[in-house]
Amino acid sequence: MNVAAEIEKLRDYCKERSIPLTQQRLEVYRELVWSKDHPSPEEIHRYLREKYPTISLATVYNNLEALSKMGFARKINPLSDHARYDGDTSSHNHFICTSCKRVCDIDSKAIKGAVIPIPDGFEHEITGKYIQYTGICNRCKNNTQEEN
Amino acid sequence: MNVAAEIEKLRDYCKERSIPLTQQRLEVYRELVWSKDHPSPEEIHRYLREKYPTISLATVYNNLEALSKMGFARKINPLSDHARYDGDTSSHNHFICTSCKRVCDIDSKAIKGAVIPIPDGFEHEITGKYIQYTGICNRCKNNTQEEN
DNA sequence: GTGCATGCAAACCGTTTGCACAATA
DNA sequence: TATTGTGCAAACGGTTTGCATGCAC
Repeated sequence: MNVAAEIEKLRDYCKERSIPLTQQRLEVYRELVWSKDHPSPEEIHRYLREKYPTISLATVYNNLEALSKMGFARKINPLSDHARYDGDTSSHNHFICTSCKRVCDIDSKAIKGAVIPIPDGFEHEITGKYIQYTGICNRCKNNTQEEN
Repeated sequence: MNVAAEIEKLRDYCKERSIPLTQQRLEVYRELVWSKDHPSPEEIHRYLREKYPTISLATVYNNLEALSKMGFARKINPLSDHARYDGDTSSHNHFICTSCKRVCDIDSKAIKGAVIPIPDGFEHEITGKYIQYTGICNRCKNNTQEEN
């Protein structure tokens, strides 16, 4: 990804909507785009501290959240707050509600002709694979509608 | 899943290998198989406390880890310890090393003909989907071999 | 009896919160 | 100037650890 171009997109996005764009938010985004290794908030904070010694960890968290809401970042692991276990070790896929973190099994039979391919010539040893679906479950959707 | 049958499998597995099978481990497993909603360690602990008031949360953690190693449980979210963000919001898949938690992008082009299907008549609204591969990265594999 | 599991409590560490101050449009 | 973001520090909560005791083989 072209870092400068991505940053311009963010600038334009904020300008169009009159959303304030602070130096810190910009730098969090720059670090996120530049580093291709899917960093954690703490890692981003550690890197940024070298250039901006006063930047706060809370600011990094805030901005990652804000960037995600604007569609400029994505949280890879919606279930990052709790470990979750499954007693069914057979192959099946999961749906995760990004609001309440509910996990539902998706029976493979419901996915017509789903054959998950293994990437060609991938450098690391793959031992597991599954499709992770995310979205909003019915309960959360109804609750949101009631609020509005 | 047939709870009783699964428990017998665990019993047999331990007996064959002369692995002690404690009451607590059995109950953790029973709870895990019985509850189909992918519980967190805390939830399992909360349920078990009703029947076994002295059971410790640490024991639940230990046993979930032990059951996973024996292949009787699976941790759904290998990245449960840290949040992880991606600056690339375009559609692409991930490989996660279960040892060092490293995340690598997998270019969709490397996955021949990968079309991720949407399940038929699924009850919740799906907004995202991707394939999550797990395994051991080269670095971790080499380290493990050196240890042996 | 031996070795591993358990229970308890404290420590650990990633994340969130509250509030006074600063920066942005 | 009005509004939103920032930095700091304390609180929070899930997870891990250390150690004496207990249990399964």
